[in-house]
Amino acid sequence: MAEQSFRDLKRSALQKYFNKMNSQQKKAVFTVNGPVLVLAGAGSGKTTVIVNRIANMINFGDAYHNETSKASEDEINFLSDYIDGKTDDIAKLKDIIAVSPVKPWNILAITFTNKAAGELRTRLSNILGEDDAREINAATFHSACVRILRREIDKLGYSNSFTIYDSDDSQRVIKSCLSDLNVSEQQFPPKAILSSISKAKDNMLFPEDIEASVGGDFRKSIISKVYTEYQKRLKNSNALDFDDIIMLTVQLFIDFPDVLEYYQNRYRYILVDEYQDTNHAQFKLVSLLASEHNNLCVVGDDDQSIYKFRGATIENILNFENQFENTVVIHLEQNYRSTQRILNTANSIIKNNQGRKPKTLWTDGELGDKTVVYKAQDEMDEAKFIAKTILDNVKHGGKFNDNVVLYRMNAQSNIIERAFVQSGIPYRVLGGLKFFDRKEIKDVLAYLAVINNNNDMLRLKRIINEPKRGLGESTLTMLEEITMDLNISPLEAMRNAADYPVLSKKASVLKSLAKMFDTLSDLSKTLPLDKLLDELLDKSGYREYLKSLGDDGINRLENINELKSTMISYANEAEEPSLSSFLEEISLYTDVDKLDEFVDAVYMMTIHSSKGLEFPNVFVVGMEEGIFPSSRTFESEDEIEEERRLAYVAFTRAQKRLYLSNAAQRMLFGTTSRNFPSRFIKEIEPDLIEKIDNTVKATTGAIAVTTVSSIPLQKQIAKIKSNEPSKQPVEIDFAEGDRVKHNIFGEGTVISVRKMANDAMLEVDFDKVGTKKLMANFAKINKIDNN
DNA sequence: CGCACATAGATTTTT
DNA sequence: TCTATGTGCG
Repeated sequence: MAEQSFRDLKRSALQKYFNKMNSQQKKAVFTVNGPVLVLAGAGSGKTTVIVNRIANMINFGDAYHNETSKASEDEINFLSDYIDGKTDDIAKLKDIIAVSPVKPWNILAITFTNKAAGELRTRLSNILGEDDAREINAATFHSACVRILRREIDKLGYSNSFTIYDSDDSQRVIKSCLSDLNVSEQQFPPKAILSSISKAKDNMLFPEDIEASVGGDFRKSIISKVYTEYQKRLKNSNALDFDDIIMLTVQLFIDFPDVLEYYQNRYRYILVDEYQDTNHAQFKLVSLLASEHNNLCVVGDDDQSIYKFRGATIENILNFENQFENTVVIHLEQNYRSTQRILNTANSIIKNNQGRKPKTLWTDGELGDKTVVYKAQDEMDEAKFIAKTILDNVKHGGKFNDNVVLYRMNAQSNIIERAFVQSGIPYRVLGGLKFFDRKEIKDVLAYLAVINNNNDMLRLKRIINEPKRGLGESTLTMLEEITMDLNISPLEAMRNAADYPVLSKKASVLKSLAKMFDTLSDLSKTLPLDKLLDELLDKSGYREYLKSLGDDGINRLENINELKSTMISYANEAEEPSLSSFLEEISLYTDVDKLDEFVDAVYMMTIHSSKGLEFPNVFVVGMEEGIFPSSRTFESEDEIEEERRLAYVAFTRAQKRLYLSNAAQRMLFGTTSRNFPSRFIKEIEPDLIEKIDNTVKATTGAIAVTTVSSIPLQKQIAKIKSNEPSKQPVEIDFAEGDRVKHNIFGEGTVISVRKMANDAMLEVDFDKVGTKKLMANFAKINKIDNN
């Protein structure tokens, strides 16, 4: 009897502890052991579930389901008191009910982006406290694998100090392979080859596997040859591409069971977010790791799988229950984001997909407005409509950043930008040229890569003649040949350039360049990173060179300064800052998190990059057959389904209002075409829609004047910028004495503010960790309101 | 070697 | 239509 009531009390206490969650969410939180599949619809509080589940594991272990424990009268009284709200002594609660609580370091939580990993860490830290949170390995697939490979990769014949090539680096290697193998780039575009290789690696196929499957296929035989050569070169340069990071970790686990066993015991509890986006190699990785303890929880939404083209296999989530015996499946269908009408709109289209697990999002909240479907005369009219509607929304008390414009492809942003420029609407375009893709940033990073690793031929090639040093194609080829033939580092060859007749003409330049790298390599051991960067810019002449470029050069120098800020905040936050670890962090970093809640501007982005975000008002433009769905997907039902999921993702970003638009006539890539309205519009139940047809007015003569200036966008922007009194300084409103909160360091008081470039260096006395210097714009730091 | 001009190619891209 | 690349000349 006592046991029975203890179990019920224990459960009630846990229910109370997690009382902010709905019953399905709680089910996910309490199911700690064994395989768990959480099908988390859009806006269903997925991250909250993940965070609370981990908190439950660490605080209470398997308390909810465990049947064996018993309790004293005293303890039973305490539980009753806790449930009645008479006490909130959590430490005592843990003491009484916890059953084999999980050690934080036994948990591996995998996400897809660094941003998601960072958010997860912050939220874990808030709920569990920093000490426990720090011990949890919350990382991306790639960074988790890199950590493993740094320790173990020598077993696969690589050196542990390998470098990581980004897709740009990879493409350069491919191009150089193609030219050496005499394969024409026209016939075999490097991009296509690279994606074939990537696909192979996603499926754990090594060059020899591809070679074995060539048969009589000419195309395949070429790909196989290039793949073999490409992989050879990567290995010679001791480099891994993004796909290698996963593939080689899996291979390591397959080849070395003792290594696998070590990590199985290390990570007894595994959690994977966005599981619908995993590829085969990632599936393999996770199943190997989980196969001993079988505590694998995956969270995802098959309806939001939109990365098939990148190798994601939706089957991973659809088949999870078959692959892992006794899986507990939990559906999260209550939505906390959108109005019921928006959810109905989304539901009404997604139910047309065959390959999905049936589910229906619902909300407790309001019904909301109907979805507006605007039929424009052409793309300018569409853009004007959006601009006008946003201005309207703002006039009625909204903010610009309540609005987002989503499109199928980046090329569609241009015309809307123009309309915004003309209407004076502030906007930000996400995507496009990324910060770390800028030439000057890549150049500087290439310098640093060579300083860090003298063997990095690829990076050396990039900057050997940047700024111009008279070292051209021919010198480079010679240098590379000598390096390969004699198996020495390129710097070694450069130091002794005079000894090689083919290099003798350029010997002095090469020698002094080698000397410069030697000096910088030495300095790198003692100097802080930002100082090293300064030295590098001066000694290499790169700063001089940029200055000589005029305005554009100044701009680029500013970008380099931004990199410097990154270095400073890295140095502040890293436990053991070093050049190599900085480069590693950078190599796995992309700037998806440029979205800044504090800038009041309309955001524009592709639907793909909007996944995971939410906005009050969402505009989805170009809802036309041929554009969305893209004409390239017409033939295959599978691909149409992926487009439909994309539409579902787009619609479910909206909290309050959803606007869909299409144009009767549209100019794209220089040619005008007439597209039918998207099938996805037709799939929406008619009574969910409010139609506005601007093409009708046009035929009756009342033509809305919708001229959008034909001056090229960049010039228009430049003109507006030059009219501005000064380049708008980034708003830095930190002052001495302000209370601030930082993601990692917690709360503190600003003790000094020093303005720099377009940023400010803050010195903050943190309550817990003491004084730190941070860059205002780069560090994730916010002011706390005093009222 | 460096610049001016021509030309292809243009879904989507968490690392 | 735009823009990132490649080629040919000075």
